[in-house]
Amino acid sequence: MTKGRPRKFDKDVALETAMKLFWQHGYEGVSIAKLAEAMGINVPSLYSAFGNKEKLFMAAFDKYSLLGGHIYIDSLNKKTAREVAYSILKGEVDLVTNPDHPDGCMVILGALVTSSDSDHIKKRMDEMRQTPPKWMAERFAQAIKEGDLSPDVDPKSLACYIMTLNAGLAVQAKSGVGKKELMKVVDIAMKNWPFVAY
Amino acid sequence: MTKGRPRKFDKDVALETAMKLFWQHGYEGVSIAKLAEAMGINVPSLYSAFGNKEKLFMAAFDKYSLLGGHIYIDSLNKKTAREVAYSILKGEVDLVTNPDHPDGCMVILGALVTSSDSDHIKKRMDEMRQTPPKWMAERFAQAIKEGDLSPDVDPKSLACYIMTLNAGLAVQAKSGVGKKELMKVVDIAMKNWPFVAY
DNA sequence: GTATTTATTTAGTGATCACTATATAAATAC
DNA sequence: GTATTTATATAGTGATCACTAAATAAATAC
Repeated sequence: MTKGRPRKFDKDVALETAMKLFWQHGYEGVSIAKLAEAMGINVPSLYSAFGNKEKLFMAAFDKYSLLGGHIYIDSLNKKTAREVAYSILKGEVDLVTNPDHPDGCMVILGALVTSSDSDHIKKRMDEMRQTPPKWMAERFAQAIKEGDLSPDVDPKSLACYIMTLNAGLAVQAKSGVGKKELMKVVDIAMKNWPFVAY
Repeated sequence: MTKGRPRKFDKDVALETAMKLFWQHGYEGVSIAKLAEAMGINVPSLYSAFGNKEKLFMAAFDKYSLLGGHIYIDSLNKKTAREVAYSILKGEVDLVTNPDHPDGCMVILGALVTSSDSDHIKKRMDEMRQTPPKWMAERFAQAIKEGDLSPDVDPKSLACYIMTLNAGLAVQAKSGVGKKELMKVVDIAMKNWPFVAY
């Protein structure tokens, strides 16, 4: 064991609790006092372990990214652009309606609408959200080369379209729309995937 | 003039200011003090004129509804389901990227992610958001009867799909995505409107 | 053993939260 | 004129915000 008094709580379990609270209520919607209480620790222990609220949020964000990132890791190497799109949309529905977690998506909704005080964090999250569409655009450009996506399609715009659906699915789930209905939405989006090269 | 000292400020102009602040920062993201300052009045005058924060928000919501509702009023009587869908999506893009107002949609994002204290308002907004898809579902059911929409399509699911795109467009605009890109997203969604009865 | 290090607990900081008590100012009713 | 009514401005309420100072407890280093 290292020098000094050992920590009485499991830092990773506490972070999981914080992540879920930020996920449900957003950055500004949950206070340090409530976070500490839910984590089962005193406020100074929270600051000792995680620095401050912003750093705790970013640590929770990193933990969340492992969940959200898997959607893209699992999907981008599918054989066709169509399968990639379907896998991402289905993965998003599974994530935002999973009853083991709060509804919705922490990256999309965790700091989207904030007071001026948190403008800095909102902008950081805005930037984070730009990575998945970049990955998708690259994958769709490759699909055009490989012939399973029409060269008439702008890969960036198609990626933006999928991201727009993802964001919408997160909002709908947060509003109380269930998994069944959202899968029907995905089915409609995929019904006539209109971008195959005939 | 009515009895009593007359109000020194224009209530409707003040409400417009409040609406824009709630639009930008959400219900919990702007304080009474900041609202009053922006409205150019003292805090007790705000309470005298509007009751409390929740009532002010709902009054601002009513004002916003005139803007957001026009999208559907203007669109639902288009000739075909395809035109209805395109008009709604284009109207949403115009609204959420209009530089005269804050980005995004107040009904969708104004109280979507909140602290537990505002759960009551979140749920009221969740309910408000159910009206447009009901209108759309009725219109799409009519389109099936009229033969410009395939009877294989579930009108409710199609309406949910359009609402999901609308919500996504609001999130994207709030994230900083511009009108040009979002219109491309709408173009992709409409490119092969897949539901005509052949 | 003593010194050092780190986490704990208790109790607080000033700032801001939504909201209001009180007194005064400005209009009409008569 | 006086009485009534409503809006105003000043100043403040207790509660909560993110955050911390200070003392103590529990580990290792030697």
